[in-house]
Amino acid sequence: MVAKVVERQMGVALWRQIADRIRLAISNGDYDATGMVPPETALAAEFGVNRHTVRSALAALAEEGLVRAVQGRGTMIERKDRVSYPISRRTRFSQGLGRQVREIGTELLGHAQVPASGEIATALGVPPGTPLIELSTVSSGDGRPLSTAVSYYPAERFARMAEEYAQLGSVTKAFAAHGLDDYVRVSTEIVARHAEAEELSLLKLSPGAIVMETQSVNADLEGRPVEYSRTRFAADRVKLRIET
Amino acid sequence: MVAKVVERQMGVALWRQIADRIRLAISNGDYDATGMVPPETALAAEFGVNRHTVRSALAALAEEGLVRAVQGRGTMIERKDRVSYPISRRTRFSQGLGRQVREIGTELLGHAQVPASGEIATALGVPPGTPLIELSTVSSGDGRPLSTAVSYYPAERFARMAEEYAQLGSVTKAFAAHGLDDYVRVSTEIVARHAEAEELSLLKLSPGAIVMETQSVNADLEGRPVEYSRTRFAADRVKLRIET
DNA sequence: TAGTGGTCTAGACCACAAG
DNA sequence: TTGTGGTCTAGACCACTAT
Repeated sequence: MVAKVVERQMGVALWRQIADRIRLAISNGDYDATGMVPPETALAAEFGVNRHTVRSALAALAEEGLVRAVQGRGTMIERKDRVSYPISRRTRFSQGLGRQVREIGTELLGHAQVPASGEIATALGVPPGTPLIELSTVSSGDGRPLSTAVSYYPAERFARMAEEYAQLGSVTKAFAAHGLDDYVRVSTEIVARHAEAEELSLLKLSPGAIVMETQSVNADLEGRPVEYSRTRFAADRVKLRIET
Repeated sequence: MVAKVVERQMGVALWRQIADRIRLAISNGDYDATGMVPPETALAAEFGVNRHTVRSALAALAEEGLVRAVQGRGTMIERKDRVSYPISRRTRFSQGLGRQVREIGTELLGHAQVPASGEIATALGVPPGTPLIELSTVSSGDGRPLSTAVSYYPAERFARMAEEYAQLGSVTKAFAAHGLDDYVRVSTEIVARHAEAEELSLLKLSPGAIVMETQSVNADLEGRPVEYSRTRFAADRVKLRIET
C-alpha cells in the first residue's frame, strides 16, 4: 500500500486532513465491501498518527452524519440522501413521502391519557387540564428512521385514537374512523438543534446529530384544533418542503 | 471553595457530569460578571480532572451553542434565545422580525453578474446562461448575525439591484425601485446541517454549530420568478414559523 | 510576555459486541 | 476471548490575544 501522506506543521490540523481523506475514500466507495470504516487502530497505523487523532477525524465525520460509530462493533458508513417531506395546508405523512420510499413504517411506541398542560392547551384551544390522548410514534422509510413524534388529541372527541392508529398505521385513517374526513395544517414552527439522547436512540443517530423539530397544529374545517404535534426529523435524512 | 464532586466509575462519563455542572453554573448566572467561562486549566483544577476532560465538556457545550471558544481569548457564554422568522406567501425579511429585535442590520458583502447555472436557471424559469445579478448579504438583529444569503435576480429586469439594495437595505424596496410593488413566495425547501467554515465566520458561530438552509423562489403576481435565494439561518438564533 | 485555547502523542483501562 | 469504540490521564508544543 502507498503510504498516506499527511502534512505536519502546514497550518491544517492532522485530524482535518485525515477526515478529508476518509470522506474521500467513502465517496470513492473504497469501503463498500464492508460498509464500515476500518478500525481506529488500523487508520492510525495507515496515516502514521496516534489513535486519538484518528478519533478526532471520525468524530467530525460522525457529526456530519457521514458515519456512525457503535461501541464494540465498528464505525459504519451512513447513507446521506434526504427524502423531501412536504408541509402544506393539507399535510399528510404517508402521502407526502409518496414514491420517494418503497415502504413506510409507523410504530406506536406508547400512548396515554394526560391532562392538557398550558402550552398544549393553548395550541389546542382547550382549558388546561382537559383530557388528551397522547401518542408517541416513530416513522421510517425503507427501514431508515425518519421522524419521531409526540401528538395530542382531545380525548372526548377522539377516544379510540391509540387503538385506531395502532391498527391503521395512519393518523388520517384514525381521524376518519372517528368521523373526521378532512383537516388542515394551521401552523408550523421549525427549529433545528442537536438530538437528545432519546432521539439518538429512537432515530438511530450518532451523538452530535441534528434534528429538525416541528411544532404543528391541525384543525378541522370549522377551525377547531384536532391535533397538536411535536415531530423531530432526522436532519440527515429529511428535508422539509414548504408549499405556499 | 467547596470541592466539586464528580463521581468516577458510576456509569456517567466525567466530561458529561462536568458539562452538566457548567451548564448549570451558566444558567445560575455564576459567570455573569465576565460573560466568560473560567479557563480550561482553572476548571480542570476545580473539578480535579485533566484539562482534556474539561475540553470534552466544553466541546459539548459549544456544540449546543451555549458557549463559544476563541483561541487566545477564552470561552464566552452565548445568548440562547431565538427570534421567530415567518415564512408565508408574503415573506418579507424586515417586517417579519418586527418587534422581536430593536435594530435590523443588513450588509451587502458583494455582488456580481453571473450566468444562470442549471439548477438556478430551472428555479427562475430562464434559459441556462441568462445573466443574473448575484447578491451576497448578511443580516443581523441587534448586532447578532441571524442569516446570510446568496440571491439571484434576472439582470435584464433588475439591473440596478445591487446599488438599490446597498442604498435601501431591503430587497422589497429594491424591487419597488424597479417598478415591482408586490411579489409572493412560491416555494421553500429547508434542510438543517452543520455550518461550513465560511458560515461560521459570517454568522460568528462555533465549529459544530447548526444552520438551517432555505432555498426559496419568489415570483411576481403574474407568476414570473423574480428571485432565487439560498439563505442560511443560525439555528441557535432563529426559528422558522410556517404560515399556511 | 503571559495567558488562553488548539493539536498531537503515549499509554492505560473500561464497556460492549461478536465469535 | 478477542476486537472494537469510549474515556481519562499526563505531558508537550503551537497559535492567537491581550497587555
